[in-house]
Amino acid sequence: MTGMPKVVDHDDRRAQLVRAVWAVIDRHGIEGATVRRVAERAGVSVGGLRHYFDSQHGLLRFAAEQVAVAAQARLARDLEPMSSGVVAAQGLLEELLPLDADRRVEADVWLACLTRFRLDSTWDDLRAGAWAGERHICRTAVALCFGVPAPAAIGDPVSGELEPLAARLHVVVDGLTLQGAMFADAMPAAQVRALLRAELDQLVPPPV
Amino acid sequence: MTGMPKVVDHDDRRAQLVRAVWAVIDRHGIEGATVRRVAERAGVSVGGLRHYFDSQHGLLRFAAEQVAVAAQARLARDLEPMSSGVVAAQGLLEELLPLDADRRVEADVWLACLTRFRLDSTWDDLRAGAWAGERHICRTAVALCFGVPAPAAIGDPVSGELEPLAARLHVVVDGLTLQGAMFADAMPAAQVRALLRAELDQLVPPPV
DNA sequence: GTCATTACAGCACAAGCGTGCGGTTTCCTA
DNA sequence: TAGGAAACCGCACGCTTGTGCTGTAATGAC
Repeated sequence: MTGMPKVVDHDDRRAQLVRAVWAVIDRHGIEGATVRRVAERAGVSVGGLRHYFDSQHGLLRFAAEQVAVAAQARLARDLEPMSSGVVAAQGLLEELLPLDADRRVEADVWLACLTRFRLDSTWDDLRAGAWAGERHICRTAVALCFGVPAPAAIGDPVSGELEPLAARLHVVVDGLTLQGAMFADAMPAAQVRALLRAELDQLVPPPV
Repeated sequence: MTGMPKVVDHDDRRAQLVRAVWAVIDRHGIEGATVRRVAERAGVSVGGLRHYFDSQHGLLRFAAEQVAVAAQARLARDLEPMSSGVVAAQGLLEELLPLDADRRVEADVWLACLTRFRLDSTWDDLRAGAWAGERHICRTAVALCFGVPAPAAIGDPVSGELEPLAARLHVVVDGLTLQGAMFADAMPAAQVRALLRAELDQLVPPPV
């Protein structure tokens, strides 16, 4: 092998630069996420930024993908204890909701990219994948509530009559995301949590 | 009174130009809604457009406001027959959802403006007004379902224990709007309608 | 030490943007 | 029929944008 310069991991650096993208979108919106501003926020030059992302489109694309990666990492951590019940389902779904600063930024970035690249067909796979992944989480949450086995892979439905409940929960989660992100004054984190809890409580069969 | 030229109603012309804004946002997104493109779509010059809107910001602002105006016009028309029940509530709420081409454009424009001007404090009143108006519609829908008197003014809660149902319905409506607008493939109009209907059916007390 | 290779800097360029502004057409009033 | 205001045009300006490109510093292999 030939000579290798600078001891910098390429992927780590990209992930680090994406944090700058998130910060800029959080403060200046997606239309303010220019290559210059991102480079300035990251402490590098535009040329330095371009060394890791050959286009602004690729930069924003990767920034959006990393939102999904971050959420999946949290979800996997939550799923590890293998607990069940409404509380476990609530904990799972809360990872997707803008309940603290970090998750609010992620929701803002995701919603911004979703609207900005709404007509871009090169985002179709990411859009579809995110939707399917979110649906999978909702199915898993419903399964946790009812104590039935969770779906094995993304795309698999939950057992029997529980599938409509997952679809409905999916709508509620998206509604809470939108309202929590866009109308934080009228819909603070505590109320988002309360509404999700009410939804899950209503899901399980009444104790008669 | 002095001389008056051209027989053109100022407000009508503004509303007409806003249609061009909607069409451009529908086809090119909010970042593609440049004054030049809107002017071209409307068949006027940039100077002619600027005669009615002295800034792009004011143009987009008015375009967003007209979305609310259009929705309110439809809602007032639906509310006139003074019917009640789940079907009436469904008809009311469907006016807010992207179920056909017109309403889909309105939802896209609204969501685009919502994310674009998320950090713009001059949009606070419009944001808050739209949220309160939507909540009012949800309260009215709940009142229709239960046969109780609808709230008189925006901001008034519905009677007694029905208020949480309105908040929950509001979340569902926003979730359906987001999914219907952004994930039209996975969430076609028929399914949006079905999910709304299921939500309203579950709202009313079970017939034992 | 030498050198290939990578990391990064920063200028240059064309394109597109919002907007200011002076000119032209049009039509009602007096 | 003259006058004047409104409707509309379109050029020009300054600015920002994404991106191509060349130059420079740094590092590890040989």
